[in-house]
Amino acid sequence: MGRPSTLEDKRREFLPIVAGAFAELGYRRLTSAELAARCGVGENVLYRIWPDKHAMFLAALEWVYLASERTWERLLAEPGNGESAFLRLLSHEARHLGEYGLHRIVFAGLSETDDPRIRAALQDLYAKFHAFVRRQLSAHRVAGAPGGLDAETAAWAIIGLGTVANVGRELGSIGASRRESILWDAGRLVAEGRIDAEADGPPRKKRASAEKKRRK
Amino acid sequence: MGRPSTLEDKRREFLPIVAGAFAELGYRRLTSAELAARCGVGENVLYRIWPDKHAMFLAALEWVYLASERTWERLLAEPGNGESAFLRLLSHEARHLGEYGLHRIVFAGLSETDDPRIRAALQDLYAKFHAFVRRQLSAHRVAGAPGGLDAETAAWAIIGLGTVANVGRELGSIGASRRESILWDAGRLVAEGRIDAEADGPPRKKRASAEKKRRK
DNA sequence: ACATTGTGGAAGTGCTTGCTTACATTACAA
DNA sequence: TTGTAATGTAAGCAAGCACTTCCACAATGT
Repeated sequence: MGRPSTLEDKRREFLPIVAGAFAELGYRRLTSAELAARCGVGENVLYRIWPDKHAMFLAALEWVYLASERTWERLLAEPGNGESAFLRLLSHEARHLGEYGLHRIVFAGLSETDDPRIRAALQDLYAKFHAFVRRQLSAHRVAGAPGGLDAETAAWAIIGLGTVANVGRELGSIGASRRESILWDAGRLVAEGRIDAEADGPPRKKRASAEKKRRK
Repeated sequence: MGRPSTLEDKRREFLPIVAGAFAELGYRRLTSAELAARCGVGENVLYRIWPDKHAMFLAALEWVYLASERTWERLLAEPGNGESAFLRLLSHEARHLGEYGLHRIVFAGLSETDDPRIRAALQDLYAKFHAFVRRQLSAHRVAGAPGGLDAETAAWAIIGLGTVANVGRELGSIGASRRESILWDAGRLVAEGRIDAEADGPPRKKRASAEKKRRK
């Protein structure tokens, strides 16, 4: 009886928009009016889907992490022509950094760490992120790579490298080639525990013509 | 003629309070009323010193960086018993991380990057921070250390290590010993380009009793 | 004394913002 | 058709905010 609810459809439809908006503006600066406008509906519609703004942010946080992870998983599933999955991931991130705005949302959240829900969500996100990196790192090492640092530490260190690279890009303080060096050179060093003199750059895709990527 | 102004004195008196408040609450959550209360004056007094809230934040940003730098300079001036200044700095940071809330203010600022003044201030801050680390790193290397990564990259990488360590501490996701490992083990690896098997921890001050530090 | 200039407290102002309400409309089941 | 429940629009509300104004008072120079 009555009209069937479409809220679940809308939630799925709006999530990427919501996540993008939070990533772009941060928590405080994104108003519910602006968010509703971006979704093309009235504010009350959003409030029918989520109880309050915090919930919208949490949903965005979760979504953006899952989106990133999905990208990585897809990347790892690709046929790795000789290279370890870990190195492929590293070289990918060295070039396409933070496509989904993960770090931006995280930074926004870090200014709201007094809210226990947001705090818990961030802890969870970092735990999953760290576990993911660590898992890839271990697999990489088992596959024959040396490995100097203890894996737990190395995984955190690699997350740190990604973070500076993102901040540096955001501020325009670190150029593309430098970012690549930070992720690839320092990343391999941290992962493998030594400098590999022979290879001096992340392996490019076949044709170097794929340079012009979408940069919004 | 008239009463002599004490605004400059007040500015100096309030700066640490202002910086601490921004570090604790972030930009948006710190209201002018709260800030005035912490300084023990009315809001209008603050607005006589700085034209608006942005200016207060910028002043805090600058102050907190200078305070950090002063600490480091003092540390470097200490008699280095054999150890390079760089390693002393690293081991110090491995234990007393972000005492002045530098990273917290930076994160708060990163959510306001649309404001050109704040953006410029952050760029400047990072540039100075990076230059400082790089300078210490170069001095360390000249002093006989090997050095694998190019210094520019290594300096950014070290800043990245400090950043994760701070975030991890903030969220309670990374314990003290792990943070130490991230800064000291990974830090040395990045700085020197190889694992040093013999030393497996930052040199402690004489007595290990100095463990119980103020943790607010 | 007196004019002048700075000081601190409290109340006020206009705007923004998260969130709600009211309502006319639409899509379904019976 | 008819009853029911979900929908989109627009307006509204109370709280919070950055920032200002007002004013009695306290230091100074002459």
